[in-house]
Amino acid sequence: MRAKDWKMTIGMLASESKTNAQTIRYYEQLSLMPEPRRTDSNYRVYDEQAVLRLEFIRRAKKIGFSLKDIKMLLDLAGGQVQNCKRVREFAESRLEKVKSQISHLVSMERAMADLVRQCKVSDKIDCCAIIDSLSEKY
Amino acid sequence: MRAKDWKMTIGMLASESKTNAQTIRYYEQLSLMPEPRRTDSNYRVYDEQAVLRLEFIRRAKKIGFSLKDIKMLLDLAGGQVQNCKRVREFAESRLEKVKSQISHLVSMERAMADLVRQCKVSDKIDCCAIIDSLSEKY
DNA sequence: TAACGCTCTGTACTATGGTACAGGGTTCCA
DNA sequence: TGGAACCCTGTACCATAGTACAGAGCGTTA
Repeated sequence: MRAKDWKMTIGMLASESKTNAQTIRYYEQLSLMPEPRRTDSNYRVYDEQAVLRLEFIRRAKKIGFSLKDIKMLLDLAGGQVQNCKRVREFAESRLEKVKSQISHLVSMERAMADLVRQCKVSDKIDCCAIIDSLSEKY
Repeated sequence: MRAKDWKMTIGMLASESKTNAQTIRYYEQLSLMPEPRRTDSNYRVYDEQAVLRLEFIRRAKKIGFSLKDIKMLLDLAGGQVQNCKRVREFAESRLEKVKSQISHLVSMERAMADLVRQCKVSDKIDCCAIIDSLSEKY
């Protein structure tokens, strides 16, 4: 597998990195992946760096960064000086965003759980506490 | 305001319910709102029921139901017999979905917080613990 | 040399919840 | 009667993260 590291077509990179070839082209379009060299016949040519880059993307995605976030991180990482402070501030701001998403979902969870609880208390047959509750003015 | 309940144009309904007129047409397209009567000149005509329906939708949306969910609820609510059991089961399944979204976000939160913490521990100037961490194989 | 599989570009499509705009018709008020 | 303000339909657009497909060219192998 790793024997052909020097030259890889997009299909080889795809199977190497377990990423769809279409997706790799899509990442290139978003400037997440750099524009690769081309053969005379215009085929993309990749090396080991491309695999590492895709692994970076995969890990960052798993942690919850958006593709736009990841582009930002890669740009910060690729600069002359790795500006640690800015990377950290950026990560902190994303962390805040995730936290606020959680608290929003938690309040939705409570409201839904209330609804279901009401329904269990008044276990009517021909009229529904959930529907009633959503129909009421408050 | 409430004097003109009998006949409302879409614009009146929009201001009455604080919903964009375009959005009301969009809801009609999704069958969230029933097709209203029309004037001779093809204008939509609404009554008080439409306001109540939009309020139902607004409340359900706030609680975290998707438009598709809300259509389901309205269909269940509008049936001959209000099938309380099915409504409750449906609400319970949505609740489970919200809970799993929360746990997913919480694990992302942890991973991000770890990243930020690492960065604070090793407060290097010329290389970044976050970038390193995302670049590492694990 | 022919067939098969890979690659290229560009475009359209998926879901979600709308918003915006074009190009027409209608209603109201002075 | 004229213009402003409203309404109609249909279409395109926003973000997100891709996937799918058409129609072409390229590369390998029998």
